[in-house]
Amino acid sequence: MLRKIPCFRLRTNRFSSLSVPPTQTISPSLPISNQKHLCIKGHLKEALLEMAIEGERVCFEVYDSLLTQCLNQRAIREGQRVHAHIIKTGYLPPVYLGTRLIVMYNKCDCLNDARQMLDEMPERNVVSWTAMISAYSQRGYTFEALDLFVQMLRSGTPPNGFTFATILTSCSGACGLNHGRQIHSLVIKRNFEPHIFVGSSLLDMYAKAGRIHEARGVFERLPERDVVSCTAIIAGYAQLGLDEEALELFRQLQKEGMESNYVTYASVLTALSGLAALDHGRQVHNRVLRSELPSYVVLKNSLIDMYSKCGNLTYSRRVFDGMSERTVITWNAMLVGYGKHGLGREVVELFRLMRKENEVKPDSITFMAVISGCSHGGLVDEGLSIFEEMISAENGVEPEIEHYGCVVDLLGRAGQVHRALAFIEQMPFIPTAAIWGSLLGACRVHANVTVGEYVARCLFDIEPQNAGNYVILSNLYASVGRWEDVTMLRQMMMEKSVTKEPGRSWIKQGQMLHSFHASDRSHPRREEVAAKVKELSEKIKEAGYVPDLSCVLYDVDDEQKERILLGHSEKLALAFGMIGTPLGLPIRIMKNLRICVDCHNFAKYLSKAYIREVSLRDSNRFHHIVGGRCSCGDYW
DNA sequence: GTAGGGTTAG
Repeated sequence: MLRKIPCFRLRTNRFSSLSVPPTQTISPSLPISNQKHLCIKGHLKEALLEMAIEGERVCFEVYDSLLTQCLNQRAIREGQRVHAHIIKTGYLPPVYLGTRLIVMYNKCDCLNDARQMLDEMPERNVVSWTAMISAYSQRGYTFEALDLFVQMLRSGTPPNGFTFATILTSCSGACGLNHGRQIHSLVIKRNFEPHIFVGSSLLDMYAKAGRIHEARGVFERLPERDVVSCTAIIAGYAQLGLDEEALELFRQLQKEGMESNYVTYASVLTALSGLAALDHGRQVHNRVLRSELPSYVVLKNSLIDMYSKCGNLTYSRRVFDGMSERTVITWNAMLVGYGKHGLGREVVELFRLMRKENEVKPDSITFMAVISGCSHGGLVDEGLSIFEEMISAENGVEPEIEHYGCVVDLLGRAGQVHRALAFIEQMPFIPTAAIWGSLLGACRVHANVTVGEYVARCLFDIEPQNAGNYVILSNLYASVGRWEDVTMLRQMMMEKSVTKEPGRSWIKQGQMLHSFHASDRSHPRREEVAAKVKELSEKIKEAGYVPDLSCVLYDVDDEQKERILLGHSEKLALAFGMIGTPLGLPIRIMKNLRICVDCHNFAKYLSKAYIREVSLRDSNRFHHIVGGRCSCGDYW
C-alpha cells in the first residue's frame, strides 16, 4: 500500500525550497547606450554588423542578449562571431558569460567548443560545471559526463540539485547502476534525496536499471510529489513490463490527487498495450480528448502503438492520418503495427509514402520494421530489395545485426534455409541466439532436419537453458517421424534440468480479464472449461485434427501427453471464449509466450468447424485465424 | 547561465 502523502505540487513552480535560484550577478556595464541595446534586440545580423563596424567593447547585457538570440536560432556562425568579438576587445568573459557560451555551443551541436570554453575559463562555478555536464549527458556521452563530475568534486565545487539531477541521468541502465549508487550516497550525504528533481532522477535511474523496489523506495521517501516524479515511477513499472502494477499505482495516485499530463498518459498507454486492454485504452484516449491537452506527437504515437497492440489497426491508422505533425517514431509505430498483423503490402506501401513525403528520414528501426514486416507478410523479394537499398544507398543508416537477423527470417520463411545459413556465415556479425532461433523456426516449418540439427547445436551452446529451442527441435523430429530423437531430446532436457517459463493466456469477458495457465485448477469455472476443451477437441478431430504429441516433452505415455496438450493455457482460454463470447464476435486471446504448434493447429480447426474468428496475440505477433487459415501462414 | 518523467524495435 502507498503511504498517503497529500502534498502534490503543480508544475508551475519550478524551483523547490531546496534548490538554489539562479544568480543575478551582472558585471558592470561598459560604455553603450540603453537605446542601442534595445535596438539590437531581435536583429542578430544587424547588431553583429554594427558591432563589427564600431569594433568597440560593448556592455555585458549586449553580449548576453546576442548569445540568447544565437542559441535560440541555433546560429553557430553568429555565436562564434560574438565569441571572437569578446576575445578581440579583450573582454575577459566573467563566469556568467562563459557559461552562456558553453550553453550556446551545446545548443548549436558544438560540444568540443563548449568544452574548450570551460577549459579556458579562468574561474568556474557550479553552474558552468553543471552546464557542461548537462551537455555531455544530453548527448549520451556518459563517460565524459561522469569524468567531469568527478573533476568538479575534486576542484572543491559542491554540486547542487541541478548537478545531481543531471548526472544521475547519465547513470541509466544496468551499466550505470554502480556509479548511480555511489552518487546516491553522495546525494544522501548532502541531503539532496528529498529534492524533488534529484529524487525523480534518482528513482528513474533505479527503475531503468531494473531495480524497481529501490526506485519505489526513493519515491516513497519524497516529501512532496509532482507530475514528473509520479510519471517516472509509473513509467518505471511500465517499461519493465510490470503493467498491472503500473496501472494500479496510476489509479492510486490519481485518487490521491496526482495531476496527469501527456507523458503520464503515454506511460499508462504503454502499460495498457502490454495487457492488450483495448477498452481501457479507448477510455484513456477519450479522457485525453476531453482534457483538451495540446496535441502532443508523443501521445499520439503511444495511441497508435496501443491500438495496434490491442488488435485494432483501423484505429491506429485513424490516429496516424489525423496527425498534422509526425516524427520518425510515428511512422515506425504504424509500420510495426502492420508488420505484427502480417500486412506486408501495407508496410511496403506506407514505407513508400514515407519516402515520398520525405518529412522525416527513416532510421534504423524503420528498416527493421519494414524488413520484418515483409517477412511476416511473406514479401521476400520486397524485403530483400529494401535491405539491398539500405546497404548500397547513402541513407545514413548503417545495417546492424538486427537488420541481418530480419533477412535471415525473410529467407528462412521462403524456405531458402541453406541460403539463410550461408547469409549468416558471411555477415559481418557473430550470430546471436535470436538469429539462430529464427532459422531453427524456419527449419521446423520447412522440415529441414540437417540444417535444423546444426542450428540447434549452435543454439544449445549459446543458451542451453532455453526450453523453447528443445521444443522446436522436437517438433521438427516429430514432423519427420524421428521419435527416438524426440525421446533423446527429452532426456537431454532432463539432464540439463531445463525448465520452461510457465505459459499464460488471457481473455477478456465483460469487464473481467480471465487468466489461465497450463492445467489450470484455479479458475472458478475450471470444470466447465475443461469439459468444453474436450468437447471441442472431439468435434475437430472429426474434421481431421491430430494432436501433435511432439509438443509435450515429458516422459509420459501418449494418452497422458494428449491430456497435457488439452491443458495448454491457449486452449483453456479458447474454450472459455467459446462459452462466453456471443456468436459472430471474434475470440480475442493474448499469450505471454509464442503460441505452441498444437494450439495453433487446434485454433485453425476450431475456426473452421465452428465458423469462429480467433485473434491471438502472442509474444511475437498477431495470429488472425479465420476459416482454418492463419494470417501468419503457419510461420512464426 | 545549469535540473527530473515519455512514444517505435530487439
